[in-house]
Amino acid sequence: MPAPILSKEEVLDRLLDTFRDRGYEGASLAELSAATGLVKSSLYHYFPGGKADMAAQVLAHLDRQLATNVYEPLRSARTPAKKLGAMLDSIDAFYEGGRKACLLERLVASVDRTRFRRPLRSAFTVWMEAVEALCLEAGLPKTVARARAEDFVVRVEGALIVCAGTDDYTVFARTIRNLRATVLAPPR
Amino acid sequence: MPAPILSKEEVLDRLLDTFRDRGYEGASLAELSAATGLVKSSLYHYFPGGKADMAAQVLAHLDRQLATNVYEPLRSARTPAKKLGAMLDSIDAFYEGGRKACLLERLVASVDRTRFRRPLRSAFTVWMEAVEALCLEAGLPKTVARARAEDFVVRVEGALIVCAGTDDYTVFARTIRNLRATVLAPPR
DNA sequence: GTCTATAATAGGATAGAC
DNA sequence: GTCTATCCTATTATAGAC
Repeated sequence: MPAPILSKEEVLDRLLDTFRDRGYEGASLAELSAATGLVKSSLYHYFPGGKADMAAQVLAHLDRQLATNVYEPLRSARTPAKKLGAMLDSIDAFYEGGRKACLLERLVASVDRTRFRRPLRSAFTVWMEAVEALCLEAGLPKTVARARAEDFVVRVEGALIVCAGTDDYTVFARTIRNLRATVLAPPR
Repeated sequence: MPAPILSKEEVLDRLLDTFRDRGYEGASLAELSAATGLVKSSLYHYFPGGKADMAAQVLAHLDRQLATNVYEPLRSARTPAKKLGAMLDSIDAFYEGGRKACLLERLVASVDRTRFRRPLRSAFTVWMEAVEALCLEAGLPKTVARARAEDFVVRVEGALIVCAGTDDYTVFARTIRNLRATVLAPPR
């Protein structure tokens, strides 16, 4: 009985990468197998529900990663401005300056999207709430904070699409720079 | 020799719908066949290159549609503000208030994206240039006009993702309303 | 230009040995 | 927990009649 080659977390990391690169329908079991170094039936050991199960667990994995690598560190940052800066740095790194796609977007676009409905909705909501909290902490009124948070996520997702569509990754950099300068600015 | 049931344009309309709904990999030949009422081999008559050929021709079809239904009418509108309003109305209608996906996004996300690289880049560029022209006509400086045009497309694409991800289509309405109010506003 | 029929293959999934 | 081998179905694609 061979010991596991990769930890479950490492497997999830590789699957996350593959789903981001290829999309849900685009990622075949053959590719997912190659990415993890696990043969198909080994994947079914970890993920009895097959590909949909993989995507669901990858989504949960991403949730945990975001909680520990993005949302948690925000607490230790001192000012709202520093927190915003930290979040934008995380985002820029995670999406590699616009070169990597968003898993949420990939699953939203999948034919099985209804299967991931709840966790997707939750992931978007958590993200927007984190930005909203930042805005509130910076003293913005509730309605402004909500609107800014929504616009924040809209712009990050949109920038990823436009980058990939135009092969121009400066779009992402400009979007991040823009957000850095405007999200916490006083309402006009 | 039966006459064509649907005109080529009608066939392209149905295929466009299917690709928007299901995505590129998600749209199977069986679905594309059902959507058009044409059996698979009839589709190959119109599109010898198979699915990739269909998507490429659908993209060209969309280009023509946008030119005649969106970009051309802009010329007849009187003021930049009216032109902006007309474009946003077209966009709102075309995406059905955020309920319908963007073909460009779907193809950008496809595994065969490199195949559609040029036309996709061109479609995004034409769109941004139209908005930029509007901004220039409204008297905005060149750099501001470019930035606003880019942000315009980023926000429309992003709003579509967030709508689908949260099942909350008010995001799209707010985004459109926001654009209506801010795109041509004087720089701060 | 549309159809029926069929091929060829890739995809997802499972059984069972070690 | 990983593997080899296999299954089944969906998918893309083609041949050829009308």
